[in-house]
Amino acid sequence: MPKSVDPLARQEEFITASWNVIARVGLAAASLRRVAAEAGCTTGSLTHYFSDRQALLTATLRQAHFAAGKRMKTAAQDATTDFGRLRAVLLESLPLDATRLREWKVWLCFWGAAMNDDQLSGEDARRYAEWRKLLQSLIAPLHDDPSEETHLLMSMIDGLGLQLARSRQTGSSLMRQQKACAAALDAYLTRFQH
Amino acid sequence: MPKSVDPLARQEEFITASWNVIARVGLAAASLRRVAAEAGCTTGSLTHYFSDRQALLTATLRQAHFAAGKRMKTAAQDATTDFGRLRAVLLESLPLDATRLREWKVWLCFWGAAMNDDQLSGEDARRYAEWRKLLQSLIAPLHDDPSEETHLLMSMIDGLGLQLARSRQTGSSLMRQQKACAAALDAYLTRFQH
DNA sequence: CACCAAATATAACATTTGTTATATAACGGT
DNA sequence: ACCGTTATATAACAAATGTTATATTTGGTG
Repeated sequence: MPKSVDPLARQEEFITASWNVIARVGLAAASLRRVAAEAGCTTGSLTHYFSDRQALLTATLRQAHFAAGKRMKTAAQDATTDFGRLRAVLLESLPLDATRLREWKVWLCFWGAAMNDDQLSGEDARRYAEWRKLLQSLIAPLHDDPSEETHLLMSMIDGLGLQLARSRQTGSSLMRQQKACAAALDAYLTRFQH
Repeated sequence: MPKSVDPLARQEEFITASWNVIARVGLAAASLRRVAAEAGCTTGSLTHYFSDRQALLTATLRQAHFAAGKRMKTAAQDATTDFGRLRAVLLESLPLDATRLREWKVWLCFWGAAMNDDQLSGEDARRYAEWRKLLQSLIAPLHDDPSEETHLLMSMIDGLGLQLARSRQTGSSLMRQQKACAAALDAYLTRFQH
């Protein structure tokens, strides 16, 4: 009887449209009209699947977190040794290519917005706890006091990623900076192994 | 002939008003009207001292950077040993009390906005370079390869500060987290000394 | 084919915003 | 006491936005 559309797939279309708009013009300028235009339709369709702008943005952040989490887990599976697993996940988490750099930049926008939005802040906190859990499970077989090591390592990753996300470099000098961050991580990990 | 007002002092009034508004309602909601109201006047006066909203925000960020930089330098002066100087500056840079936590949260808002604003991004980059220079000068007497150590240490500070800024904890559990960050820094510094 | 519900489009509305222009008030010098 | 300049207030405007309500299209089903 009704028109046949997969609502979940349609939602995901809008979510990726939202993601692309945010990456291009920022979170503040990501209006419903712009997102709808990016998705190739009007706001009528958009509001049919998301009650609010906030609902759309929260869903966008959640989806990004989900995708990143999945990537982390596959990165962990590909490695063989305990240390290799940890290193693979850490390298996967850094913004070492264009896609992940874009991802970090969008996250940075969301973090700023989360300062005054309980929904975004909650979504962020949930993701942060998951990320810590994963990391701690990878560190556990390598260290006696995994709790503090996880704390330090997470901070290091956040700091390195933040530096790249905030960087204004482009092209080859950006690539150099990315390589320097990967090298810095390895330097830290060397020290990490005692 | 004219009315006697110190323009620079007046600008600073608006800047602190802007700062307070951003801290309270976020950068996106920091409209000219709200800032003017916070300063106890109307937009007419505000636009008399700042041509644009962008000019106001950029000045606000610059002023915050300047104040933080000054704080760092006085923190450095109070210490006696090389290591003590470094440690004092690092501790001063972390959001270990309410004021600095608020500062970090506002910075986080600005970083998000800087993703799509060249002026803010430029101001941010300038401040970042200064901060690196200061840190490197403090590390130089302590380490053979100050460049990489500075890189790692800056990332660690950014990561620790970011964690506290994003935290939703309040009251005593926030204080615990702040103490944990200070302790983590010391743990890192211990390892840092070889 | 005709019908009906879901999907989409269109339109309207009240707010808010940055910006600009204009009017008023305040104060120092003559 | 008056005048001119600066500071501040008021007002107006167009643009954009989130939200809501109302058409209109679409496609499967009886």
